[in-house]
Amino acid sequence: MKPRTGSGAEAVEEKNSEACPVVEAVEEIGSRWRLIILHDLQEGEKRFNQLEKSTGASSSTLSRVLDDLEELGLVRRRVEESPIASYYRLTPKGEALSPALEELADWSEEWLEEEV
Amino acid sequence: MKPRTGSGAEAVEEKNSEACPVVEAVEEIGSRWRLIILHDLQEGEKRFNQLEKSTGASSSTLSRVLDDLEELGLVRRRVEESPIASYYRLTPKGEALSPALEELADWSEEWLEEEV
DNA sequence: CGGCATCCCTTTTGATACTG
DNA sequence: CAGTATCAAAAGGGATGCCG
Repeated sequence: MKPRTGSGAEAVEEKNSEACPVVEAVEEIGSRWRLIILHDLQEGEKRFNQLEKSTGASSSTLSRVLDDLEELGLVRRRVEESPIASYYRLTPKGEALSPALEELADWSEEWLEEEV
Repeated sequence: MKPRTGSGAEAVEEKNSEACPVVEAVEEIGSRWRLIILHDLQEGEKRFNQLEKSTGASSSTLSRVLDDLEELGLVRRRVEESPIASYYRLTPKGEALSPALEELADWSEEWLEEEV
């Protein structure tokens, strides 16, 4: 979504967007760590290194993804001063993904774990 | 799923797999075209070039993704002889994703389209 | 502890061209 | 029509190191 390097690959996203809402959703949250972190935060507010441990993401990845998620309005950062610390939690928009993630979890349990 | 030569991502995958079904789901279907094609096929059986048009994927991409999806047991190919043609449709496993995709669509409509 | 920068590898996608 | 092959590029991700 965001080119880390300077050059431009702008404006080529219009074609599918109109027809299919799923496509738009996929554009926003359709990557391994985005989904995983989003899912992890459904449990509630967490700190940076809590996420590092619970998700297994590297700090650089976590940093980038959290940044993206914040920009997309899915996650919100809160900085505490007294015991200096950062907290991340879902916005309503992020929380609203819960049903979708649950469905995904259900599907996974039915088709990937127990070979029912 | 696929061999990662070189860097060590193996341990991470194991770690998350146990704890989180969502992660496993993401591993299987978590890419733009996988999701899009899966969603497109929820409508029913389609032909190669129908998919090309409706999804906007290039033929090479479509070919590869369809191939992957077939290997994963999410999609099934059927070749017709009389009017020579190939048809793709979802397997039960693929159809079972429908609720998840719908939830995703709902979310998208609520949070991405109408800026309520 | 939280997090950015850099470098580099892998995966995914695309463009293009070429077959049965 | 349905694909495959190739080549190239974008995006995702990880390792490491540095910094407040």
